[in-house]
Amino acid sequence: MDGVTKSTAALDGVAGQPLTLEGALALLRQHGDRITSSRRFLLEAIFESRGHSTVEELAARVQAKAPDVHMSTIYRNVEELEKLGVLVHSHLGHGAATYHLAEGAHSHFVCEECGTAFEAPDALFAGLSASAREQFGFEINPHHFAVYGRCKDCH
Amino acid sequence: MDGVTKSTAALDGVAGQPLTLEGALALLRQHGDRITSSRRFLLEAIFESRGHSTVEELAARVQAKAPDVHMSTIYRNVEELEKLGVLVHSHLGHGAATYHLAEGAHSHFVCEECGTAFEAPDALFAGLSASAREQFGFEINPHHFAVYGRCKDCH
DNA sequence: GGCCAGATGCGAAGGAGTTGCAAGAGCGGT
DNA sequence: ACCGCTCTTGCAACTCCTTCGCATCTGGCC
Repeated sequence: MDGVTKSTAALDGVAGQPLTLEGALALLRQHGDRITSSRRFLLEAIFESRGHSTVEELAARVQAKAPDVHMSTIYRNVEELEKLGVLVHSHLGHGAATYHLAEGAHSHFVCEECGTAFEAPDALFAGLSASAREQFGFEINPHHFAVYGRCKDCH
Repeated sequence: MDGVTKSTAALDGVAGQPLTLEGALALLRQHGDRITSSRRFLLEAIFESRGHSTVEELAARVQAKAPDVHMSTIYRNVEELEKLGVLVHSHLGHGAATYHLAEGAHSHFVCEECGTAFEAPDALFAGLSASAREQFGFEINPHHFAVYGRCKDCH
């Protein structure tokens, strides 16, 4: 559906540099989207909290500065930012999705016992990735859904 | 119904041999649970439809025979059957969970574009499984959540 | 047949996310 | 500085999947 798979290319006019708040705003502008204060606050919230945040957490941060920003606005904006390639979300379990900057994308292991989530190096998925591709023509995206299991403390 | 080639006593389910409807009923009884008609119908539905079924699909089958069986009863019973080790459920995406017999447990690939889900041989996960264990003491369970990606038709 | 814990039907509640709509606000043009 | 077009927002209502509370019913042991 998107011919814009390399959507971040534009901001990398500064060539491969980490995305900044200004860069994200530029991306929005350049895409014909408007720079509203909700968007600015949302981006601030995201850049402040490098790591995973649920929509609820982001909303809390945004609302600390602009109490009237509604959840649905946050939802609509994370969606937009995801289309632009600024954010990605992943599902760590049964609860709400978590969002983080696209450039820090990574996989997760989640313990089905204690719920602890931790990052899993992409390298671990190389083998699975290769055989899925060879045997099924299936290109795995290990980031979107976490891999469940039991952590060393919950055996 | 597939050939019950082996001579099977009623309690087979206990030992991890192919589970029959009777075996499942025996398991229930033996666990102090009562054999109600909803449970019987539910088990019939599950054994009839070898494969994945959502709670809704199971409910439809059950209700074809006993219209008054309520969704909440199905939910409570799949939960019970899962505790007994008869069923497992997995999440194939954002929608409802799917249930199937525990003994046929397997992993899934789900295309994030077209939604198609297909079974993934456990062998593909051997490498990931080993390195997760070695490097993190994490024992993956690839069955519970599907692995997302793009199928060969959606590249 | 009777008793009682366990199971059921029903509706209501819950969490997460989406949507329709009218009012509000960027921003390019003048 | 001002217009106006269009994109955004706030809000409430709604969806989907699942769980709960509770009064009623019933399976299975005596």
